[in-house]
Amino acid sequence: MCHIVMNGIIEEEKPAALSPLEIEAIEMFIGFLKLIGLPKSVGEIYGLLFVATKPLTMDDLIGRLRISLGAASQGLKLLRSVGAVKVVYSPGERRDHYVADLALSKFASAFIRDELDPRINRAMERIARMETEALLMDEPDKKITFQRIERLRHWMQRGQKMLPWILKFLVR
Amino acid sequence: MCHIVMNGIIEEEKPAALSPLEIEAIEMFIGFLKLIGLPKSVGEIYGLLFVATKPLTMDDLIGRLRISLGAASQGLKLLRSVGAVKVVYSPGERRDHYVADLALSKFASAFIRDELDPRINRAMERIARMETEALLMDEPDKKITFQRIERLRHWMQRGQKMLPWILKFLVR
DNA sequence: CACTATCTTCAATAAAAAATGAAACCATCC
DNA sequence: GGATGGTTTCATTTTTTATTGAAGATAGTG
Repeated sequence: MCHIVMNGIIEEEKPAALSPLEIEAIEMFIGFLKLIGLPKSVGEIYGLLFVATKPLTMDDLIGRLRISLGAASQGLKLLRSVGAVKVVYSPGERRDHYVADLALSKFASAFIRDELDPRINRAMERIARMETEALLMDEPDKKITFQRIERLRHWMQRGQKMLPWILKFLVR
Repeated sequence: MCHIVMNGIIEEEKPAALSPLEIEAIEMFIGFLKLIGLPKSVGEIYGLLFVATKPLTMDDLIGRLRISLGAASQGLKLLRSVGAVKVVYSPGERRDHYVADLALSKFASAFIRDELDPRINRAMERIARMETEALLMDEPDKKITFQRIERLRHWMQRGQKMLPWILKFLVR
């Protein structure tokens, strides 16, 4: 952390208030990332990094966004795990510096990989179990139920087909 | 509500416990609908209706899922608004009877219409404001910032292009 | 190696979201 | 019109989720 001398006393430098541009970016990412289940603090961090023209340290984030140490650390961890934030090496500097990876597709593909895909797989197992259960039913419900299960399976397959396509479209 | 006589006293009929098949369906829909931000109770209601071979009343849902009156009413309201649940008329019956609309695309299109689309539009406005803000900046940050804003716009446009396509794919 | 700056973790707290149920509302029947 | 069965609404409570910050771990430094 840098210092400035004032009145002969050493004080912590007050972090610059967020500019209107930064606020727009932050609000925007809070909204989009909340949509895929990410907490506000993660949106704040990514939003600020997205419009930052220089790498920022965790202290910068804590000071300017006024979030806690824990939130900053955890948010960065998540963003790194998703590939949306990178650590850049600053020679001579001890602390890590972070920059945003500008490829927003990172979020979409992480969402698909971490949330959608596993859920579809579990659903497929469920569907199999549901079918063995349905065997025990009596007509006419049995028939109706099989039709519905079949429909579920159909949707899941459609999803599985579609996801790689979406990914390809996004990443390119 | 039906009644049964027991010990000479009129009692409420105990609702049938959920079958394994019903539980699978319910858990499955809880998971998927939570993914698009819908509460558990909505997933429960839709899940049970999806595998129900007969229209169910609100009382049925309350009794079998053990949810409150309010949750049932609000959940059904939401599901109706999305087109995922229909009211069917039962002659002679006073209370409403509900069935699931089996087209799961209803959820996806509602999500796109209610969450994604408006958010993209607001983002476009933000982007415009960000650009006017960026005009005030000094080089070299100015240039970098314009590039980033341009990239944001690019992604939003890509999203706007993609959504109708996804919708078409889903609805068919 | 001892020291210090930095980062991570996690139990406790705060904030946000969902569920509850009583009261208000509505429609139908007699 | 009044009574009754059914539904919606909404203030309160409960549950879930996110944030905080101090303690612990880690790594660079002299």
